[in-house]
Amino acid sequence: MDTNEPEDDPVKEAPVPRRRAQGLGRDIIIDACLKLAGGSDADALSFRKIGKAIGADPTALYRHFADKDELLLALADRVIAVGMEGYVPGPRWEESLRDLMLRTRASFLRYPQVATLAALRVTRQKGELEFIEAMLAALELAGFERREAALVYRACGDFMLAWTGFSAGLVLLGEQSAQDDNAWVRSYQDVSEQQYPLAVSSVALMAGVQDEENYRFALDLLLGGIAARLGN
Amino acid sequence: MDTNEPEDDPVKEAPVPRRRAQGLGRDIIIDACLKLAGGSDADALSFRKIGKAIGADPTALYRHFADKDELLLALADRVIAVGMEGYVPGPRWEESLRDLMLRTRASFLRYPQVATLAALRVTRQKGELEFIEAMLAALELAGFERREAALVYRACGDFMLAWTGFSAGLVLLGEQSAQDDNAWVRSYQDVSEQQYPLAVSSVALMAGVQDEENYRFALDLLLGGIAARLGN
DNA sequence: ACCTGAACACCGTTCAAGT
DNA sequence: ACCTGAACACCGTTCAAGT
Repeated sequence: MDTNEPEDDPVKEAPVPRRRAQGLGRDIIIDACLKLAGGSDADALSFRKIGKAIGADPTALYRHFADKDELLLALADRVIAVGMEGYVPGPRWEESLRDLMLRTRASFLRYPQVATLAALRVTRQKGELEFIEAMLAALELAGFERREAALVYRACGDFMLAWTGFSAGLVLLGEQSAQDDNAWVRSYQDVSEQQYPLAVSSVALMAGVQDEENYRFALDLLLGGIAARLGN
Repeated sequence: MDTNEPEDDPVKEAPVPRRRAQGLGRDIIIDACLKLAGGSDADALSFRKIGKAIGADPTALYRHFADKDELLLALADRVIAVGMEGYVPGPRWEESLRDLMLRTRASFLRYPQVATLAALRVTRQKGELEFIEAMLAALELAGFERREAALVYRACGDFMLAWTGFSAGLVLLGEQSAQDDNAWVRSYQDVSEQQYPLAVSSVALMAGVQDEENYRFALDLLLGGIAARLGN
């Protein structure tokens, strides 16, 4: 618990803002980073660029975070926490699960640099705790007992995180290197139709699927599988 | 180019291996890269390290690949192709889908550096074509018509690729930065049980789930959802 | 106590030069 | 025709030095 940890000392040593006029602090840095992220610059979160953004030497960051990894975890947790704002569990567990797995993804995709770098990490902080608690509550409502709920949570959580990291990578790739759908279709014009009849005849259909609708489609399949599992 | 070979050869200008004694060529480079990948070195695939491995200057690679991206796509396609070796479609479509989504993942995870860097790319080459053709054949066998099959293919393919990239990232993170399960459990000892009762009481269960079983569990949920979709 | 700035060991990539 | 090696513009990180 690195965020707002309750201090043991009774007197509560004051923050001593003496040198805090232009001083930093974790939250100021996190705010600046999230302002930097979101653009199309794939490595907007380098220490040198962050340093420029906060008007301090890049290495000043080491005064507040042990290393880049710790900074990224803090960013990821804040992104999750922001995504949880305004969440209210509904009466139907499927809707709650779906809501949680869409809103957290959406929040990450607003900061794709954070998503690519930290989506595979467990932050073990406030935002993640709220997300987990809400997911488990929905699964309990669905009728899963504890062990089963833990399994399903892991499947859903990692499904969402993995796919979101994947999507963020696509966003940051951008137009680069002919990743676009047209290039996919075009490159299949030289492919032997005898050898790969299904692939060739379906390439336009496959390429036409956008990532966001694809995620929602897969998510609904997954939720359908969970519901089916409850059935028996 | 005068060679030692008989001249004026009218038929099929020979490959002329004159300067090919230590010469390179794409396949030699790809073989060397796959030998380099697989270890625990997260950036084993830097141009400098590849250059050392093939006994050539790092920049010699630019003679055979336009840039690193093109090299990675070639590597990824080879990894997919290797994964497809020995695949035979079975009579049951669910089993074929499952097989394809396990063997391709397994092949990628043998070369985690390739998986993290290229799992989100469409290679548009031989290995990927074989994979797509086999997947679509299984879905046709299941009874999906073309448009539906394309949708389900995209969901399954990206599910597998996204999660595999995620898993490869975990592998390369390794023991680093306390990503391990024990750290997760330990860090929850300070968490308020009143505020997050479900999360705290389930952390050991959640942390105990290994990535590979988690993937298989989610995969079965997904396949279950696909089967349910066919039902109506 | 906090920040600076040079330095270190790395990246991918370019380009004039070698043979 | 193919390869080399210095150079460029970047990384994250360390550490002695400033105030």
